[in-house]
Amino acid sequence: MDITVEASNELLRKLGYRLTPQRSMILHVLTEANGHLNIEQITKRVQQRYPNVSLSTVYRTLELLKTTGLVRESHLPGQAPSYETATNDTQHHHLVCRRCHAIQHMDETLLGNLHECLQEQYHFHHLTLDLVAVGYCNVCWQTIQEEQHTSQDNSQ
Amino acid sequence: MDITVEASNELLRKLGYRLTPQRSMILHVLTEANGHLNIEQITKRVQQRYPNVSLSTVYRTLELLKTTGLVRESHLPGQAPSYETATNDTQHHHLVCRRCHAIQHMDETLLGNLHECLQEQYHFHHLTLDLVAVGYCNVCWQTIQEEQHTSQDNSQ
DNA sequence: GTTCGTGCAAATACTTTGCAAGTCG
DNA sequence: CGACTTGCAAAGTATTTGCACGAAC
Repeated sequence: MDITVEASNELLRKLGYRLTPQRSMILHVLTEANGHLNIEQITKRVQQRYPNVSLSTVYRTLELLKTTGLVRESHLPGQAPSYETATNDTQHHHLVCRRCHAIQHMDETLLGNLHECLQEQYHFHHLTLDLVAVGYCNVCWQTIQEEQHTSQDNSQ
Repeated sequence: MDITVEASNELLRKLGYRLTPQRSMILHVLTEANGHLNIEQITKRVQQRYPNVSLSTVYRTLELLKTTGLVRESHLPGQAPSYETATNDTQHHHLVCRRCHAIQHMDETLLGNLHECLQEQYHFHHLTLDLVAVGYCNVCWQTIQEEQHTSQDNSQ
């Protein structure tokens, strides 16, 4: 897995950015986590190795990594923005319950060849997709139905 | 179009929430805008009619409308979070350039029957989808290619 | 009349910035 | 060495909260 960190390091340099321990460490943490981490989590993990890496560096680095396409950012309802490496081939897309905020990953294959279609049709390059489906999970849905009945009963 | 505001008003009440002028006005503004508005824009428009509606009310109301599913929130890179009514049948999904932040709407039909698949497969109700595709637009892509050549030239 | 919602101001959280000192290439 | 990065502290934004008053049902 460190191969990808090194590849990323290379890419950073190619793009004319310097390779600093902080940047490399942040990439490492994200790669290792293999999932979404928020700013706070990233900072904590980085500081275990380099205790005085500052929050602003984490912000600045994530900004940089976002614009180079090395990391992606996602916003799930009820959650702080989170980050993961763009190369992670783990599941990215989520269903979130509007009410209890339960999160479920979704089957990537449902998207079909959307990715390729978009690249071709709109001439965008290095696309990464982020799909968030918000709705009521089954449990909350039942609860809501019941509450509605209750309030109707009360009003009669 | 006010039909939808009234329908929303009804729904709010059914769910046991009170119907206040502020809430109704915010729904009205969102319905009329027929597109994404951020908190600041919403507040300004609401205040044209009711000058002393407070920012906190706008925050609180949007929170409420989100959890009832009447409005959806989206986060585009480089933009403040924005809101629109969930019933708007306008285009929701976006391609964003990682570099210049240009935004392009995408053809909904590319998604196929994803919506239905998700509802069936995961038993979620009242789903709304929010897809963000981030990549480099053609213009920025060319620019980046050139920059890379330049830096390679320099290093030789 | 009660309960819920609002406005205001203050508190909190989040993110960005200026600048001197340090580091990468 | 020179340009780019960082850490720190401070500034700037954004969002949330407590509470007394007012409004909806």
